Amino acid sequence: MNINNIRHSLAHIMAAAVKELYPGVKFGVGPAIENGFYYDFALPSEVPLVSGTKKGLSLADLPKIEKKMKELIKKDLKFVKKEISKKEAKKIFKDQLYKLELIKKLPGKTVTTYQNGEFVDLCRGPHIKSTGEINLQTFKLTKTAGAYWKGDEKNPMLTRIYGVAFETRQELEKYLKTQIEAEKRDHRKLGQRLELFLLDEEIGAGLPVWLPKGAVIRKIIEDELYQKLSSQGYQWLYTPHIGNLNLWKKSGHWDFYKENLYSPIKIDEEQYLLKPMNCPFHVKVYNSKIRSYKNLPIKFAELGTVYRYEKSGVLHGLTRVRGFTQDDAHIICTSEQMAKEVEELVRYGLNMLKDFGFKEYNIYLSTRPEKYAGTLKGWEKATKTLKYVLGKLKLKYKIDAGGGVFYGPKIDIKIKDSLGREWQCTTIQFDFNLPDRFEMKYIDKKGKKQKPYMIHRALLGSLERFFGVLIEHYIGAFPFWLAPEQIWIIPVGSGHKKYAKQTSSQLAKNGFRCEIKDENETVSKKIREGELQKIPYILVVGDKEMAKKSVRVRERGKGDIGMMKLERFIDKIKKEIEEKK
RNA sequence: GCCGAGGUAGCUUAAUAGAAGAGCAGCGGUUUUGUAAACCGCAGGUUGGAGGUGCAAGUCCUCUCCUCGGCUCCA
Repeated sequence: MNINNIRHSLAHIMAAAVKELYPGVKFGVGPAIENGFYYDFALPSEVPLVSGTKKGLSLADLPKIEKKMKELIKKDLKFVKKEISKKEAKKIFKDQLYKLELIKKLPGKTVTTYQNGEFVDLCRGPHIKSTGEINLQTFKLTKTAGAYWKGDEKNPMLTRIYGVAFETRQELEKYLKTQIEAEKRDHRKLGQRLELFLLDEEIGAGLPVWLPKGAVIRKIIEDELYQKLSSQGYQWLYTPHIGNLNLWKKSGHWDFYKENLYSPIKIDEEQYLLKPMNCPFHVKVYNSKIRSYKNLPIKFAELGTVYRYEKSGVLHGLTRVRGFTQDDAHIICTSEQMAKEVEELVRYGLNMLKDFGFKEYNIYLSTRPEKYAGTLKGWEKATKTLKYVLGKLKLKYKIDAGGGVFYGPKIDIKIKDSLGREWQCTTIQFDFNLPDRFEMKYIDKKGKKQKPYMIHRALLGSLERFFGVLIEHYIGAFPFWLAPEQIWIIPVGSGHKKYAKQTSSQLAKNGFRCEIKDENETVSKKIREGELQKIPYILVVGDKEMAKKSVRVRERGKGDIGMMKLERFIDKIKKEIEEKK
């Protein structure tokens, strides 16, 4: 039994149930999807809904529908396939405007329908033989959503009901359990509990603030980037947060992304724009003097904070915000240098992700969209280069046909959050637009002016987004080298405070982040607190430790691992820093 | 932006339209603690905001802001 057939059949059964409950409902489409199925409906405005809303169903309406579905399944209704002429189909679906639209667009002269019970649907199939094949315990309606007809926001919005379905009851239970587990690692909850970042209504939507502990991690990430990129020939830049609107008109961003830009600010008689990206500044730096082929490739890097207007409904914790900092860089090179540079970028991007513990990701290659800047020949060459590099590195990737940005093809590396949603981190993009618009040049061997190639790239993407995914990846239990508070020292009694202080300064001298917990609380209480705060090491010091210049070590996830000399403990953790464990 | 669901103290939450209450955290004491919550006390609220209906609003209505689940979008 094919699970997709079951899921697809459940979509039909759900549609049949909805039709019985709300006569006059109009149907969109209802496919099987990962883990389940959905169906889109347009409900007649006069139907009484549990939710009391006029347009769409809400969660409160689902139990009723699920119950009706189970009744239909128990009737063991057969799925009957029929091939009919389009003319006939138009008659059957005369009240179904969306189905009529589908019939019109389908190729050929005939279409197929599936009937189970009294419900007939336009459908290519395949389906299960009969509803009786479905185990009542293996599916569940999970959520409602608004969804535009055909996914186009200009079209009317339909009500979508999602369900999950599996072959066995155990699988369904397992799935529901993992969802609950996933919620526990949600970076928004952990970010609050571990005091990593703050989102505040009064500050503004989508404008996260890094709290002290989050800021420690950010600084470590920034230092890591700074050090590594500097050693690879990158030069660092700092550029302003606003720039003359004319700059953005020239770059094309004003025309292309107006909807996502904040309104210009009037300063004296000029208009200034909050920067949505750093590129034009970097181009201006490049153009600030004459460049020779001998100096290429030139690599400019910046941790640039940018602001983009995102629609209110899309904001999401740290992963989708309105103000964020990109680990941005631009590589300006000759055509011959392209392949080598891209290869280095992909290699380095993956290494960086590995350092942060990400082993699972998906790579996408996005090709030319309909509307594009630059020449066809340039696009072909650049796309070929990207493919060549991915092939050479033996990386699996998916092609996102036409998914490139208007100014060039790109490679994206996406990592997953706790709920399996993918977030773009590394992106490597060709740009045929800015070199043109800003007339970038270099002098070649023969003393002639040439137009260079330009590559944009971000390895982590946005620091905010990366941090959000990082929190979920580690469930807040950051590896030792990243943990904002690495070590807690708990003196057993007040007589041990002095020794705790000595121990602490010894650790601090070696560069470790260490706190003495000498508040008026029990040892147990402090240990509990340390566990909840996911502190990598908790050291308890009392008479025994003092006498032997030792510490009693409690390791996160392992518990008490025994007493050891302080020097030995320091050696141990120094090694962990080196290994980025 | 659109379709739904929400917003009560720093956090987690209780309260048929009829006296806004608790636990944790915080603060003050007592206790000097040996591996996941010592004890006593104190303080903490314009129930997101504005307007409306009612004798009476956390609770009902309208608007608005923010958050959440989706859709569209994401340079």
